[in-house]
Amino acid sequence: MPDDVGHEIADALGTLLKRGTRAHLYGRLTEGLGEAVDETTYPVLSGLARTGPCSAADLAGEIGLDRSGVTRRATRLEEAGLLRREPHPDDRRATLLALTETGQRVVQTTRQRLATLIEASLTSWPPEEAQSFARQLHRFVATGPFTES
Amino acid sequence: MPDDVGHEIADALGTLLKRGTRAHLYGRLTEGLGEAVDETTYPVLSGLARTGPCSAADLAGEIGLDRSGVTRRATRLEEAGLLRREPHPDDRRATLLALTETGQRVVQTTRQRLATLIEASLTSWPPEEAQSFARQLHRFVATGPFTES
DNA sequence: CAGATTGCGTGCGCCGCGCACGCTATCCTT
DNA sequence: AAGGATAGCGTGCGCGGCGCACGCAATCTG
Repeated sequence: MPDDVGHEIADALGTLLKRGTRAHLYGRLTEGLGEAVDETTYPVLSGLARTGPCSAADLAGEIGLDRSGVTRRATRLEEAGLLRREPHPDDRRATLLALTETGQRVVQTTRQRLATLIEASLTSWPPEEAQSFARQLHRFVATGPFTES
Repeated sequence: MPDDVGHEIADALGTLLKRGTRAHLYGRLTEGLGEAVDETTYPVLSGLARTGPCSAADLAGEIGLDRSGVTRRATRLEEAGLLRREPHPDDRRATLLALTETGQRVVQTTRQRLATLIEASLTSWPPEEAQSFARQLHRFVATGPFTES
């Protein structure tokens, strides 16, 4: 492998992981979706859509946040009607966090917005090149030094 | 272009931009390089290496941070001997931030560490595939919805 | 049935960050 | 040439997010 491949990818990751890009991007995705949906509550919605109904502790591990933070954000989203707390059927201590219908629609909207943004920046790419790039990026992220612990 | 390309890239970006990955990665890169070098001061060093000697305000724009934050981090790095404040030759108001020899070595170390980490996760890739992926990633990041403003 | 454990919500303290002020040096206008 | 306007810098201050730890309720265990 050429020696500058690592450095070239490093540069790209540098601008990608640059401070503010996450807030900037998530801000665009959640724009106009209500007061409760912003760049801080978005990971809760998105993660909950991935995992399905689960406890706050599990969701905390999923999105890399403390359990207390998830609880607070979940409360905000619950008041906005995007998320529902339902008692665990078998354990009356536990409460499951689950998306409401509206919550699922919001997640779907943000996901579609992100996909549209991405595809918009790939319009000039040859289709099969975009396809292979998507697969390679997916694989790279999965096997890279990013999946912590 | 297939419809799921955007969604596949979106998933990858999700895990990449996940909260904590930056701190985790930068923490690994700066491990054992002294008290002053951590995931918060790393962008200052790295950005200063990119731009060359410049003012705190310019560097702030470069790394997406407020001018005051850059000043504080610069002070920490200056006390550690990694960074030097030198008066602007033409304007006696301005102070230029510049890396010292040690600072440049530290940046070089972290950059090499990152490149090594990346290349380590690409060992099983065919060389020309890694090469094309690097170029595509670079292009994607440059033209994507990440370069704010 | 009583102590230990687990899950949850919340009060508290810490720290990063942006805003705004004061100070000094430079520019501009007359 | 001189004084007001402006730019650059450092710093005090307040806000907000986040992790820790406590208290309470429910469950497990011997």
